Parts: sequence; structure tokens; C-alpha cells
Amino acid sequence: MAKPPTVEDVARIAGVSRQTVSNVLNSPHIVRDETRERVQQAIADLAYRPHAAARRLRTRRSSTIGIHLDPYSGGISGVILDRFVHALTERASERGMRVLIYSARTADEEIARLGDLVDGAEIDAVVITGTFFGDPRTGWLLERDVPFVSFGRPWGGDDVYRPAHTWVDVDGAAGTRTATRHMLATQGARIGFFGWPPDNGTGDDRERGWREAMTDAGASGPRFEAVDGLANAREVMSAAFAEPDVLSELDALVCVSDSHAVGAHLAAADAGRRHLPVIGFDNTPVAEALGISSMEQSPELVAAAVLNLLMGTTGQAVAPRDRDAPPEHVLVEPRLILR
Amino acid sequence: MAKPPTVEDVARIAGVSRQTVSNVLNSPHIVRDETRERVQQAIADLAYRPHAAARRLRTRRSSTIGIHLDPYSGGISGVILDRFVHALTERASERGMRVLIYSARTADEEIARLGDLVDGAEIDAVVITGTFFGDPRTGWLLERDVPFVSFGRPWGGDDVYRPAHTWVDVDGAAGTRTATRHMLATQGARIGFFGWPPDNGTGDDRERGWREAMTDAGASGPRFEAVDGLANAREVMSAAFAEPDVLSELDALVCVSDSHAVGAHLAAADAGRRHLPVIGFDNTPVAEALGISSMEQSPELVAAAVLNLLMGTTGQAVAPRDRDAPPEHVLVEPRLILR
DNA sequence: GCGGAGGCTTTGATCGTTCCAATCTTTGAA
DNA sequence: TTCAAAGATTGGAACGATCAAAGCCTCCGC
Repeated sequence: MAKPPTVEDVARIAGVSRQTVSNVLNSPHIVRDETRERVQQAIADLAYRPHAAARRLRTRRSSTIGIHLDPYSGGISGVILDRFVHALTERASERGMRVLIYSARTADEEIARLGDLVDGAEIDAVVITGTFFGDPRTGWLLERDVPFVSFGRPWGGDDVYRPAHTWVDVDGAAGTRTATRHMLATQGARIGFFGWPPDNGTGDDRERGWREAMTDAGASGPRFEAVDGLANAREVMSAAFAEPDVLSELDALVCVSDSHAVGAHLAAADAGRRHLPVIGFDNTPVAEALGISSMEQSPELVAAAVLNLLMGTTGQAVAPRDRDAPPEHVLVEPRLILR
Repeated sequence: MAKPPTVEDVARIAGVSRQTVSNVLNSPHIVRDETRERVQQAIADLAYRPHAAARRLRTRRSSTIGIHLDPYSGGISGVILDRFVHALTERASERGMRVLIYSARTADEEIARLGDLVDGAEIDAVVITGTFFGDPRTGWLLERDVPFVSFGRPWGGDDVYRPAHTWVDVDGAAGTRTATRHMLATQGARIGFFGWPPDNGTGDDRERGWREAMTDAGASGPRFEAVDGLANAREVMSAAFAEPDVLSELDALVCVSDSHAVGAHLAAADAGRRHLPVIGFDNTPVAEALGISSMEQSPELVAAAVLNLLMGTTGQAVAPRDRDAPPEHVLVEPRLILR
């Protein structure tokens, strides 16, 4: 196979110099129209493509974003992350950015991996997901001045004492509020909530939305809880429905996740009520398949927001973080998918 | 922030030359022990990391594998691919390789994207997934001499006339054969099959395993079919079970996918048989959650096989394809997960 | 003591692109 | 016609690593 063409070759064919070719590629507006067209013709004729490594070496930019691929958890909601990664890849591609994935089992291992990627200049920015209380990653990234955005808000801890970092998250409370209001308007006043055990940031946030909507409406309803997992959720609700009147006095159920919703749905069916109205969270394929309503997180919107924060709304490169500007954040409002 | 150290800096600190440092990194065995240790000490002191772009430019190797991220299909079985991507990332990382993801909506768009990545020397090899009849990607890759492996066997078409490419796939027939034998041994002789409509390569392959196992045992059972999708599978089986004796004369059901299995399970429960033995395929979280047995594809094994084919069993770099050697392939045997 | 061989180390060149500073061309006005 | 200013183009240098070939030791054996 012939050696691939370089800028030099293009320049020779077009009868101009290297720099002119470079200008056509990087700042087309400063080149005279007639010249630019000739160069572009030569590029097309030769099927020239810039050598990414050479460009990276010179510009010290890799045009690549790193993202951690969470270990397969076995849970249903991994789908959200997959959709997010997918959307991020598409949007990034539109802006001339690549997405590099890496894996790590623990936060410390992730930091080591990031060290390689950042110091080796393989990535310009990072998107971290699944932030948790006392997460060491954010501090490390801030300290090293690596541009990053987290999908998931910072939870307490370090972030109280230093300006929080830039993040994007889904507005869980707004989601359950919407879901609860819809149930109040269509099903009755006795709307229950089926959540995770307390002291789970995301779970508490979603529960708050239900509580607020109920208070606003002067209504009340029971609260149930179960750790994640469809089978577990089903058992918990089966046990609850075995108590007298629990099921019959429930107009509808707002759930913290789709597995909770599916579990409750199945438990209700087992208990003889085939169509207890439930609303899940995450709009996973299972909910879709079973015809269960759910709050759609729109990972696509999250991905777009993440890129806007990293690159600006129109930028083609990662913007350096302004140390004085307060970190920004975006809350994406989920929307109700009725089935 | 200080400028990151280069080989030159390391060499100066260690009192040796650039090349010696490079040797310590790339061929440690040719450097005298005492010298090597001194250099490694200097590397540690300076926290030196090789600049990836510079290395790529010189060696003309990117140590990166590209993989297409399929659009979110809404189906349950996207999980397999996600687990595969994850496993590939881990294994690749162990061998010093990176994984770059790209997206495209159509095969032609994918080829265009691959053109960018390959000509820009951003990737050394490609893993393609979801091969289909008349897939234009394989021909393009072969023609351009890009090392690649497909997850999924080649289906007819071009590949009859030219040596098939290298691929890894799951042995569907072996899986359903195992499942069917297990059912024959434990449930009875009347084992049904619930598949996709014919002329779907994967589906036909899986059906063959059931048929063979049944013939071997001198048994027979009904065949049902439905296009993919849990809701649809459930409807189809509900209709089938409405016929007299269909459900009662069925000992067990081997299914082409987990959504089929879940659909059949729910339909049987609707029809009054809560525990019809079914075995799905893919071992998705839903099957796990509902306590339904399934054939586990082990995407981890597939990922390992893919890397072996690309890099050799011990290699640290993508091995150039030998045009004369016949393309290899690996069939991974799925294993039964009983619940 | 000398020559040679083997093995580690050194130096210069190179990969393909963009930055920099200087030069050349064009345009418009005096 | 000439000059100045603005704009476009040019060639040299640099990014940081590895390759290739030459150089320098050290250690043997004669």
C-alpha cells in the first residue's frame, strides 16, 4: 500500500505551501477563496487525512474525552449509562471529538488509570459517572486541573469546603413530582411511594418530589422501601399487599426505579389486581415491554449538556477551566412516558 | 503547572542517554541491571510518562482498537454487547491497548467513520459487531487491509467467494442443544421451541440445536415463533395457550432469547401454569430477576478470543494480518445458568 | 600487549503537523 | 508612479518519542 499523503503532498499538488494547506484545514476564513478551493480539490484528489498523532503532538490536544465504563452491575438501570455513553459519542463526534473508554474496578484504580491517560496526553477531558459520598476522584481531578464534568451531582463531603465542580444530573425530585401530580389528577388522592432505603442521595431526592407534590395537594399515602433488584421489590410488595386493605386503599404507586415498578406491578397482579397504576423511573426496555409508565431521563440531553459545559455551546475544543469562574451545573428535567 | 518531563529529562537525571531510557521502557532486557534500576528510579522520581502522541507518530502504531457502539435498540439483549465492550476494555487494558468507540447509524456511515479513524492512524484494528447478510463493512476492511475481527460469524454473500474473515461467535446450536438435553433429562420428552421467524441466521442456528437434541432423543415437541420483543412474545404464547391441550401437553420450552422466555413465562402464568419450565438465551438481568434459567453467552470469553485473534495469545501489539494464512475463527460455547 | 568480538551507550535523523517570524503580493490612496 | 498598510504565503523550527548506525568499553584469548 502506498504511503499515505501528507500536507506536503497536498501542498505540492495544489501549488501552495504547507502552511496554506494547514490554514485551509484550521482557519479556512483567512485563505483566499480561489486558493482554498484549489487546496480542497487537492485534498479530495489525494484522499488526504491529517495524521492524528502528529497533530496531537504539535497542538498538545488530543481531541479525546475519556469516560469510565462502569462494571456490569447486573441491574436493570445500566441501560441509562449505556444510552448516555452512546449519545455522548454521537454528540462528541459532531464536534470533532473522540471518546475513549477505560475500565477500573475501584475509584483508586480509576485514578491510576486516569493518571496514565492524562499524563500521556491521551485525553483532554474526563466525564465521570456514579459520583458518591466522599468520592476521591473529583478532588484529584480538581487538583490536577483536568477539565471534567460529572454525570451525577456531588454528594456532601469535600465539596462543602471547596467550590463544587461542574456537573450535570437528572432532576429526580422534579420527575417524581410530575409523576405524582399526574397520578393525583387521574387516579385519586392515595398515591404511594416505593423507594430505596433512606440516606441514598438519589433516592431521597426522588422521594422528596413525591412528598412535596402530596403535601401541595393535601394528600397522603403510604411509603414502601426495598433495596434494588426486581425480585426483591416483588417480594417486599407481595408481603405488603398481604396485609388487609393495603392494596385496596392504594390508588397508584410512584416508584424510585423501573425494577421497583415492575416488582410492584407483578406483586399487585399476584395479589389479584392486574392493573395497579405504577410509574417507574428510567424508562428501561422492561418497563416498555410490560407497558409500564416511566420517567424518561433523556440521556441524550445529559450528554449534550456535558459537552456544552466542557466545550462551550459552540466550541470545537475543550475549553480550559477558568479557575475563578464558579463551576456551573445543569439539571435535566425528566419527562413522563405514559403507557 | 510545570512542563511534564520528557525522556531527555529522565536521561539527564539518571545520567544516561535518551535511547537508554527508551530501551528501559521498550526492551528492558538489553539494559544492564544496575543501569535499568537507576533509570527506573529517575522515572519514578520525575513521575515521567511517555507522551502517547509522540510515540504514535514515531512507531506508527496507536495501540488503540476501535469499536462501534450500536445505537440503542430498545431491546433487552443490548446487554450482551455492553458486557462485551466492557470485557474488551478490561482485557485490552491489560495488554496496553486502548478502546475508542465511535457511532454511526448505517453501515455506510460506519465505513466513512472508519475511514477517518484508520487513515488518521487513530486505531490499529477494529472490532465489528452485528454482522449481517451482505455486510459491506467486511469487504471494505479486507480491501484496506485493516486488521479486524467480527463478533458474529459472516452470513453468506461475499464470503463464499473470498476467504472468510476472522471472527468470533457464540455457538448458538450448542447452547440450545445443552438446554434441550437438560430439559429432556429433567422435565419430560415434550420440549417445545420458541424462536424467531425463519431465515434469521442466529435464530436458525439456535433452532437447529433444539431439533438435533430432540431427534437424538427420539422425542418431538411443538415450535412457536414471534418477532423480538417481550410484549409480542407474550401475546403470541397467550394465543397459543388458549388452544386446548397446548399448555398441558408441554413439559418445557427452550427459547431463542430471554424476551421470548419471559414472554412465555408470563403467558403461562396468565394461563394458570405458574411454573412452566423455560430456558432463555443471553442471561439478561430480567431473566435473572424473574428467576428464569438462561444460556449465558460469556461475553468475557468472546472478548478474550477477539484479542487473541488480533494480537496473538501473548502479543502486546496488533499483529499484521498474514494474507496467506487462512482466517481463523472461534466458537464460544454458552453455558447453562439454572434458576 | 594487542586484536577482536560482543554488548551497552551515544548521537543524529525522522515521523507529520502547526507555530512563528519574515517575506511577498495586492490594494488603495496620495 | 510610488508608498504604505493589510493580507496572504513561505520556510524554518519544534513537539517527544523511537530507529539506525556509529562509538566506546570491557573482557577474552593468543
